[in-house]
Formats: sequence, C-alpha cells, structure tokens
Amino acid sequence: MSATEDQPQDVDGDPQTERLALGVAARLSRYLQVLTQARKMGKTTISSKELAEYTQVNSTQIRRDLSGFGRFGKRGVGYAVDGLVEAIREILRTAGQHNIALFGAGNLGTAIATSDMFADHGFRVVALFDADASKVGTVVGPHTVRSADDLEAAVVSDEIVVAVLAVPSEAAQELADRLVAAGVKIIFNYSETLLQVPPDVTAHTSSPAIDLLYALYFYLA
Amino acid sequence: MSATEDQPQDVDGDPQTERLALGVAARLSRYLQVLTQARKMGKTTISSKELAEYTQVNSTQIRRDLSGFGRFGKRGVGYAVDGLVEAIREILRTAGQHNIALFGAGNLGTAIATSDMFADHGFRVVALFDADASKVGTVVGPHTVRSADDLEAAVVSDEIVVAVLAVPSEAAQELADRLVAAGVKIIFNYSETLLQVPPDVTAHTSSPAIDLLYALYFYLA
DNA sequence: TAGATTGTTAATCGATTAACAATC
DNA sequence: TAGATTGTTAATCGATTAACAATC
Repeated sequence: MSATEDQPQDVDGDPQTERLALGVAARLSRYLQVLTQARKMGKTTISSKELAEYTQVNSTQIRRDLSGFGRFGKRGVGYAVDGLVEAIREILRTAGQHNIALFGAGNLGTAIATSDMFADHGFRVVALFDADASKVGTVVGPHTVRSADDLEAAVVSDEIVVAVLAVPSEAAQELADRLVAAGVKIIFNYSETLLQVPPDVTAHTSSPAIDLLYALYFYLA
Repeated sequence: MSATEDQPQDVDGDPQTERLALGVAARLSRYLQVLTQARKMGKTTISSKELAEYTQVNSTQIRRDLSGFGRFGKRGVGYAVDGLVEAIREILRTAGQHNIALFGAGNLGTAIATSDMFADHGFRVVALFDADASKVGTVVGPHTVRSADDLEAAVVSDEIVVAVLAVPSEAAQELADRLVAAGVKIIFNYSETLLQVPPDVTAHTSSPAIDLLYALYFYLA
C-alpha cells in the first residue's frame, strides 16, 4: 500500500479527496484538544482569538485553516464549540470509536489504563497485556490483564488499530515486530527504543525529555 | 521580560546571538533524541540518510540545519555521534544539568520518578511532592516524597527550572499558580487541564490522545 | 583510486500574517 | 445601530528539496 501513489488527483475545492498538509492536520488536532477542554469547562462559544491564546497559533491562521472546509463561525460571535468539535472530527475523518491495545501493566501502563484521557477523543483501551505471568489475570482498573501470547488473536477479534507500548526498552522492538505482523498500523511507544517498522506503519516514540529540551531552549535563549 | 524586544539585532553569521527559528530548534531536538539512542546502541558514526530514516526529516534538510552552525561531518563518512551530540547541545545551549521538581506520587509520578528517561538529556528529578499527607515520607525509587507545602522553598534551594505535573486535573491550575509565583518558568503538564500562565512561562500540556488522532488521520486518509 | 557523503546553491513550494470588507 | 469577529485577499517570509561540486 503506497501512501503516495494511491491518492486521487488533486481536485481543487474538494477537500474530501485530498490529504491534508502535515501542518494543517497537526493544527486541527491542537484545536480539538483545546475545544474538548473548553467544552468540559462549560464554554459554548469560542473566538479565533481565544483559540489562538491556548494553541499559540496565530488567529488568522486558525480562521484560514477552518474556512478552507466550510463556514463554521458566526461573525461578531465566534465558533460554536460543539459544532466545531464535530466539524474537525469530520475533517480529520476520525469520528467514531478506535480500539487500543495497551502493553505493560506496570506503573505507566496502570496510569494509562485507569485514566480517561483517551476516552474524550474516541479511543478506548480494549485490552491490557503483560508478559509477566504473575500479573496475568489480575485486575487493573476496568481491565483484566491478559497474556501477551494472546496478542495476535486479540488484534483481529478486537479490531485493534493502535498499540500503546508501556514496556521496558528491551521488549519494545520484539513486540513491535509481532504487532506489525498482526496488522497493527499505529504504534505509540513510551519506551526509549527507536522502533524499526515498515513504511506503512507509523511508530511514534514519545520523548518528554526532548520536548523539555526544546522548551528549555526558548527559555534560555 | 519581553521575548521579542530584548533580542539583539540579527547579525548574519553569528548564530550565538540569534534565537533559532522554531522549526530548527524542534528538529535539532529530534536529532538529539535519535543520536542519544544511536550512541546507546554502540553506533559511533551516522549519516544524514540514516538520521533521516529515524526522524522523518529530509536528509538535505538535516545537512542544511547542521551546516549552519559548523562543519560537523566528514564527507564520505558521516557524522561522529558523540561529537554531534555535544555540538547540538551547545547550539541549543542546554548542556549541563537542569533540575526538575515532580508533583504527584501516583502511578504516573512513580513511573516518571523511577525511569531514567530524563537523565540522558541532562535533566534530574531532584524533588518529588505529593499533596496526600499519607504519602509524604514514603520512598519512591530514589526519592522520599515531600509535602507540597515545601514547594516554594524547594524551588529556590534546589534551583528548579522545570516542574512536571502528574497530578489530578483539579489540582493542576492551583499548583501552576504557586509554581509561577515561585519563579518556575517551564511547566510540563500531564493532566488534561489547559493551564493559564503568564507569557514568560511555558506551559506544555501533554495530550497523547491528540497525538494519536494526528497519526490516525494519516493512516485513514 | 573509487565510492560515498557532506556542504551549499538555486529554485520551488507552502506557511504565515496584516489588513479589511462582510456580516452577525 | 455599534461593536465584534469572521472569511478572504494579497503580499511576505521561511521551509523544503533537487542537484552537484567538493572532499573524505
């Protein structure tokens, strides 16, 4: 499956058939993060100026990004929070439920399994695995820990799209290989290992230290 | 402290006095992430092509980014991993130790406190706080949990630059306010709350679900 | 030497922003 | 109506990339 060749020809004015530029997709995701929180805080309306303050994105840029897909705002008022959340989900084509398999029932895995941070965005942890036999069968939040041996069967039966790895560095690559073989396309890696995956699989290695370094630069400079 | 006005005038060819563009600083940080892991795996030399595979950044871009600051590579060979790590640290002016205060001794806080993910990049967790009196005094990894009441004193005496929040959403904003008042300039927030901080403080709210959504888009589209 | 890879140019492409008419 | 904010244009600015000579 070649990501570039399979695309239909660019059709101006029909964003449904076009793949968003990296930057646009990244910014729309950020807007969604802020909008979701704003909604929780009871806000029903938000202006591009307010969005700009929270996202560090220029307000013109925000209006421009949105107006490429429709007329979502009301002049003099702003954007309806609920409506904009739905609109962006449509644009990103990520409305609906997406199932996650979580690997590792240690401190980090437990923190993830018992948090609701994914739920707000349509993700659901449907299976929690651990390689340690003594942990298999124990209960962590709403989950009963399963053996990592069951991984291949679970990916198919639970329609798993995303795998989240909260395992020791040494275990990450082998797990990634098995997940790729089983058909998982997105791997979110919380270990430090740089994963090697085929081009059609996305592996994201989280690195809070690097994010901090980046923030630190702008403080020190 | 105005971030824009205080800058010296641009002096071409003297990057020491210039603030890096956002994109350059972000990419240099990514290179550092890969280089650090490459070094751990025993690699002594790396080409721009290899770096490109791991960072998803075009190899020409990488050479261009680096050559703006010096002649770090050897034609026909590549870059010395050790040398490049040091060079980038110099460019980012983030060499040396930076002290972190960690808040929250729950599952996430414990995971962070017992991991060495920060150590590789010169960060050191020097204090672990929790608001729960029953946790104060208990030992978590190399740390004894301290009362959050001690925060202000610790920021000064431990020379804390960065605060990492692994606390419930409800507690995040109040903690942030106290940290700002105490002089902390960078807050790394693992709760879902959007923090309100003054312009001279950087607040980064981690959102794995949003990162996943972004990755999902490019898989679905 | 032959092969590989850097450093750098020059051209292109897309992102960013100020400004303002439209309109709620 | 008066004030506010969107949607959109037009101009600028910076990021990206192909290509290749220099050189290890």
